[in-house]
Amino acid sequence: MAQIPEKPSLDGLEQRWSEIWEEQGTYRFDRTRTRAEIFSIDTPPPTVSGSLHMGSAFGYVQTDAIARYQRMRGRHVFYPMGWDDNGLPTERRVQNFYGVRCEPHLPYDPGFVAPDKPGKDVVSISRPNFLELCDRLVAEDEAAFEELWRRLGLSVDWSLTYTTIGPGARRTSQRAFLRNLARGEAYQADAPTLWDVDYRTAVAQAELEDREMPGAYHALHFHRADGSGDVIIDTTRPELLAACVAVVAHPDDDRFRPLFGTDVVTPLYGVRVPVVSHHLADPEKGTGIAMICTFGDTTDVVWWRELQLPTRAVLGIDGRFKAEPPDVIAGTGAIAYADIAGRTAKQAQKIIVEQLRSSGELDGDPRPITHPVKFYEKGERPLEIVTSRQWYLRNGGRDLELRAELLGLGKELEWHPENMRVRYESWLDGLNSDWLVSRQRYFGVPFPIWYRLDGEGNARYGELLLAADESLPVDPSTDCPPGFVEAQRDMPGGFTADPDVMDTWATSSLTPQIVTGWVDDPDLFERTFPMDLRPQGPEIIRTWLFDTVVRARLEHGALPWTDTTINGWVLDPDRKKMSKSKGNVVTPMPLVEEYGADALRYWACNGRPGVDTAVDFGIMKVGRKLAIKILNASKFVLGVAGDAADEIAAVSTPLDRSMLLALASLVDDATTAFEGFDYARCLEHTERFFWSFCDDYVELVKSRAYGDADDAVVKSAAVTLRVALATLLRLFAPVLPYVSEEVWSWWRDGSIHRSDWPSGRELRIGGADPLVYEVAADVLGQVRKVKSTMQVSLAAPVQNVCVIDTPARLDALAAARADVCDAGKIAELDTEPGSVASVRVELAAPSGDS
RNA sequence: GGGCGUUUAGCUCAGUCGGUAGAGCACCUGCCUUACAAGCAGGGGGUCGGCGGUUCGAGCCCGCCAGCGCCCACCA
Repeated sequence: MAQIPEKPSLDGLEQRWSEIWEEQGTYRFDRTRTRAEIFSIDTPPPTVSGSLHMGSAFGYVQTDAIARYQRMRGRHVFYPMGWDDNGLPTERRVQNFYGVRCEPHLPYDPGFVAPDKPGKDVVSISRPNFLELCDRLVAEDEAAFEELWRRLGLSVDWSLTYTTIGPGARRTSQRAFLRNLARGEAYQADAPTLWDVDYRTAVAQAELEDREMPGAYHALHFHRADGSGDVIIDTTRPELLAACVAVVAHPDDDRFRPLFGTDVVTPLYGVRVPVVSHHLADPEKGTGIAMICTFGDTTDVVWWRELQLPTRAVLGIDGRFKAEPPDVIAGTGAIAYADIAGRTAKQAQKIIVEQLRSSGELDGDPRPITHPVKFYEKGERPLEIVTSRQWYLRNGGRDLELRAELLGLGKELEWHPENMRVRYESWLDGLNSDWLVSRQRYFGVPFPIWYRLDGEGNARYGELLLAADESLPVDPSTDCPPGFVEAQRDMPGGFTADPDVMDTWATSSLTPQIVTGWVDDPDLFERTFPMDLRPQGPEIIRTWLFDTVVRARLEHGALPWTDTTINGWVLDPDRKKMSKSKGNVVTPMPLVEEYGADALRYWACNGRPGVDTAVDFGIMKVGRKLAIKILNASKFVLGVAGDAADEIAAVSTPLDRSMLLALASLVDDATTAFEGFDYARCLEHTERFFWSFCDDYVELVKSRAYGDADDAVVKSAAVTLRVALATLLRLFAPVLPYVSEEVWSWWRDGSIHRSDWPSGRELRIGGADPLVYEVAADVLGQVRKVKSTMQVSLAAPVQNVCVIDTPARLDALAAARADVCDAGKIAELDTEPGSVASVRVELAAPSGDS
């Protein structure tokens, strides 16, 4: 047994216990266990290139409390930690941190030294050099995250870390992709895709967000081909006029019905385009007739596809107008187009408006409006739609049968809180395309694919050259396809690498397979998959959660886990959403320094499951006070209760038994709460009980406990105090791992975090009466109230107390009579049966001297 | 436009069978009491967002409305 400190303190606990936990492998996973004995958690790999913020601490602490509970319940917790370093956020961070840009055509420079800080000019570097910088920076970021996680006491097995760009993740991603391809679940298509003109990459539906943007309706004069007049068409994007391939109205719209099947002529360019009908055309919008461009928005794509219209693309992948207009534009039209060639959409719009004004084909002035515009969630300019060759993965976006199955899996999954399921369902409901998984970026998992080149050096996209399974992971830009040699790269008759990398979610959606060893550890896989729990944030249900279900359905035909907990969002102290641009981001480490890890955890676990929670220093302060109280109360209990053995049979007095009965109810309630992943309820109820335990029970038995240890009633108090302390500490342990471990170490061997979760049954002793503790505490409270009102010390003696109450309560009081009198310094205690409960307190006369 | 959630004390929030409104913080008044003054005891403070309904009885169940937050959506 360790020494109980004279003056217990929280200082240094975190340092000391993290080291001991690490040394002793307290949270080490035992992989010899069977699936039924294991609780496996698919922890979110945090985006390491982002800053550490309170959100990074909030959800992870809640999950850790659940992990700790499961561990104490006897489950062998499989709790790995990953780092999401793959993808655009890292690329951006590297670009900004070093002031570099990746230029894939440049050769590798082995002597390249990265600048310490960005120079005046952006330095262009090769893809391999760029990737080296990515690797270097994420290593630093990962170290910072690990430090915070360890400090916060996350009970992960640090020997089981992974990164989403690491070899295991690359191998898993590539293998899964090749298997998707073999089963026809992955395919490539040359089709219009949403495109970010700054990052020059395709983006998926899941990465879109609408932003309310100013715009304007421009009323354009289209001319009837038969010369019978003009048709006015409203558009917010007049600059795309050159890409117009038709105009469209609703089939039932009588205003335009006569025009269907005829042609109109576009302003400025004089191009004849047909008037077509489609049910998506909204008679209420604009003038009721719209121009269809390839492509102004996603509705254009639908019209283009369903009405089989020609393609007249005008925007390049850089978001600028192409040098040459579509073929149908010639003569004066081509001259007009020359003014916008090479311009951005914004610049071109101004020019077009001037041109339309001069030609008299603009009806009135543009009318400003605000309207939702699609953006890449990390992007700065509106998305354009560009036709390009991309890889897709089937996700139910265009396959009703698969969609129904995914819906079924969503219903099968246990959601906590339950109502989060609707987000999954409404996302699935709104899916309108398969998952675009290729990105024209660099720091990601490459597709393990090459293409045959024909005699003229053109890629034959139908002739895929696939990497062999055992060769994974491969980088097709440096590795050769089976049967080829490097000299044949990009040579006629040879091969060329697929240049793209996978969407970061294409890797993240495989975290269950990555951590459980699907590719190269079948033994581990069998013991841990399907997993038990996916904890995550609400904002990535449509990406991470949904995609993971899709991949598991495609690969295993089953859910990847049985349960998911969706944590709430962290708001800043003023209850605003935290964001870097608002400058209101709070970082956790200084708060850990100030209040302690347990206090920060207390704050996080005070937030109800799934409920948005504001950063609240007051709550952290309360958590710190609680931790200190636990130290002090434990010091007292262990000091006064000596070395009493924990024989519950020695608990003999009615008050002790009554308190243990109440404690048993608490344990049952806490257990039920945790079984439902409700750490907050367990904490709240345990905390409430603990304070009353300190204020009432401890005060009631204090003087008895100081007595002769051989006396049966003294021993009863000692044993009860110890049993209750041991129970309460274990209920606190999932939330307050440091202080509970510290106190545990004063009198117990082994880690509290490896001890058994308490059971209510053991605390129920036959014949215990719940009223005894209740009435004793009530009477003591009444006595205190009088002393407080009279402004005398609580130590002041009381001459007489008369309690009037029901016979049952008076009986209960009688059973605790001695303790109540001792605690209240009461000389005489009288009782009187009565229907109206009251307590009369008569203080002893002052002794005269002070 | 559709949906989910939320609204309870000055603040942050509990309130799980429908049965006399709770906690912490803050504020006020006391108290050095042999674990803890980083403590303890006590006190004031609420038309439970609004309206209507069901019920002997509604913070809780039902309907409508409003504010706030979020999710989804093919708005030229």
